[in-house]
Amino acid sequence: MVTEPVTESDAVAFAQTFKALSDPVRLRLLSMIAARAGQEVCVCDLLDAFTQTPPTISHHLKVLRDAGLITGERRASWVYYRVVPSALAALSQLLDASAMTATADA
Amino acid sequence: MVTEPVTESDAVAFAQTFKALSDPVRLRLLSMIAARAGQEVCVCDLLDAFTQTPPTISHHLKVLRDAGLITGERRASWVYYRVVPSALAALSQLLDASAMTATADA
DNA sequence: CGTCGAGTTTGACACTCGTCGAATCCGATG
DNA sequence: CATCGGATTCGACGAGTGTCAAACTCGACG
Repeated sequence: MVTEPVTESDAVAFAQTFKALSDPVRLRLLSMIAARAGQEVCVCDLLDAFTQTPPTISHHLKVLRDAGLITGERRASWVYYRVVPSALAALSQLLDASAMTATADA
Repeated sequence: MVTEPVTESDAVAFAQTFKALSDPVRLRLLSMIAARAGQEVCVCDLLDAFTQTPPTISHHLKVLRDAGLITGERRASWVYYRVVPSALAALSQLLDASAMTATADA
């Protein structure tokens, strides 16, 4: 069992990704996109679930995109989004490893 | 396989916790505390690893405490911190479930 | 009981972030 | 090519955040 204290540069990278998840709107957006497994989701479908205006939703989608958590593709008049499973898995593993290490005896 | 779109109130709660992880200093603090499995860590041990001043580190520890990610206990002149594994595990499971759901076929 | 050291709280400041309205871009369709 | 609708970008404003210096709290120790 390795007791890894996370390097400073890794911390910066992970923190940026977690920051993308630190907003309720973004968390719900990601969840809604993830919930449609193979299907793709267009922005117009997402808008209905929020009170925020289109520019705000678009801003949040951009934050998620810049964080590498989702990808967007334009087809015809609509933009479709998908999640990047590996990105979520990486975060999950970091938290799980920390939880395990902390639980283990000295 | 349940395709869960996460309720709005859950999103608020999770977002608050992720916000606590959205700073490199806090991420390293948590990691350093988690790395000392059974042992407890006093603030004086943590301070050496950072350029930030004691008030700043103390502030970050409070954020992690308020988020329920760590607990602190004062003994004699020193305060010792421990992580709360279940809190980390909950976040890990959320991300893992989303990654799995997104990977699964429609 | 006075002092010292570990840690936290307070107050202030620069900076970032979420939000919206207005303007813009980009395909499609007439 | 003019127009329309979906989506994004721009500009601005109020709220929140990270940081530090200074002041404070709490045990311990002489």
